[in-house]
Amino acid sequence: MSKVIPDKVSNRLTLYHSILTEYIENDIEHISSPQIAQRLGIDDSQVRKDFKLLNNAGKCRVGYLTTELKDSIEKTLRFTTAKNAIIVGAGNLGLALAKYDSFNSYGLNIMALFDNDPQKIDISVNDKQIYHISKLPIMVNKLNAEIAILTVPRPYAQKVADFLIESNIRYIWNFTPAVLKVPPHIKVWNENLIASFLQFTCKELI
Amino acid sequence: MSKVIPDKVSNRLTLYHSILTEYIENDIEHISSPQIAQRLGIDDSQVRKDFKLLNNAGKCRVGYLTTELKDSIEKTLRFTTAKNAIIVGAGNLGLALAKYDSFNSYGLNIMALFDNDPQKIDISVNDKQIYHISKLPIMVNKLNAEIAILTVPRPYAQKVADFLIESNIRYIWNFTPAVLKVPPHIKVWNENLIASFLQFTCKELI
DNA sequence: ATTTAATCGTGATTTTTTTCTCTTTTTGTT
DNA sequence: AACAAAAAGAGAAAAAAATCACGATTAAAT
Repeated sequence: MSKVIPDKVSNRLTLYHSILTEYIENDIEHISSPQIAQRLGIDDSQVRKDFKLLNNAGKCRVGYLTTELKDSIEKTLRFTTAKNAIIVGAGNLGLALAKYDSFNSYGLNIMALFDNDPQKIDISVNDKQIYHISKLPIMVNKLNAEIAILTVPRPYAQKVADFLIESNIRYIWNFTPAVLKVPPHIKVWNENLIASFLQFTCKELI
Repeated sequence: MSKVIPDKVSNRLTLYHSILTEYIENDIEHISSPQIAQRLGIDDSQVRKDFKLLNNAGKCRVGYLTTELKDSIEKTLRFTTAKNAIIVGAGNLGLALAKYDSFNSYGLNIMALFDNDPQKIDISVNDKQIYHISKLPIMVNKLNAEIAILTVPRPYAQKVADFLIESNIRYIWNFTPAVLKVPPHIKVWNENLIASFLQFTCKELI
């Protein structure tokens, strides 16, 4: 049996995961769907439906086992599968992401950074070296990196993306505001901070 | 006539906005719904439906006026309404966000940062001062800040959030992985980088 | 002037997602 | 042992979102 997990579901799964982590830290063994639902402001049957998707059975009157559920989410979302990534653009955001160690716990290994500024080359950030962008094709292959985290200024975004695709990168996590043109076999995820911000503050009327 | 804009729509609107910016930079006066749709891999009628929501009419055989459409999106998403924000947690991410000037173009003004580390106090980052967290209630009032960008380490997240709410912050843009407990009149937006990452790389099967 | 093709606008349809409702199970209480 | 309460599970219903389909319009081509 195999099913695709919709975006909405995997988004909720990570929120459940965070709540579970908190419960486990406090040595609470069980959690119920209404508890989670109330915390997130959603319907409790929604929570149960999501857990059903994980094939994770709960117990009536008791709820779900926190540790079991957490493992289940981690397995489903592949926390344990290592995924190698590079950061392209060693500016403020790129460097901040390079220093963000929590990524490791979710299977994301940042291997190196790339930039075109000669002043930044060969510096190490959080044990990750910054290389000149021209080294990209060799290094992607050497580091076995599938994912590129794109944090260059907007005007360079498309050109760098093209170069990444040439260099055999398969996933682009796009932190630039540019909407990239890519062939169908390349997956792009737009991390649009501006969009998030506007969505959240402009829940108003037209 | 007034309508709430669904999240999905405002998310697409920002993507349209980015494409429009690119067209305008290249002095292209018109854009058609199939052009946009193809770029984003969505249906063209979807694009037209979204523009309908903006009350922005297109012209058959020609498309939409790029500048008009861009203005329309900016008006709808309130790019021009100034919104004052503070960053709480002057770590890597907090500092990177403080240095990210593009926020201004979308009406987000970052006024100051807060941290509990005495070593960081009174330093300026991108013309924004870092204050001790104890100054928060006074400064929120003084700066007329409604929005808090939360970038503290996870274990402090809930306590700081409680303090923010006491200090009359109304919106919390939560960059921590914690799922915050807040009263109903406080709006939280979880910027879950991990969730994004997992959604995008784990589009696979259970 | 007529034809052709591109595109808008929109109602209908389909698909997806969420919520509702009801039954069953289980645990604690009387 | 019977009962009450809490929660899971599952199917039905409702709501939301996306897609389809097609007529109307218009610019360019013949």
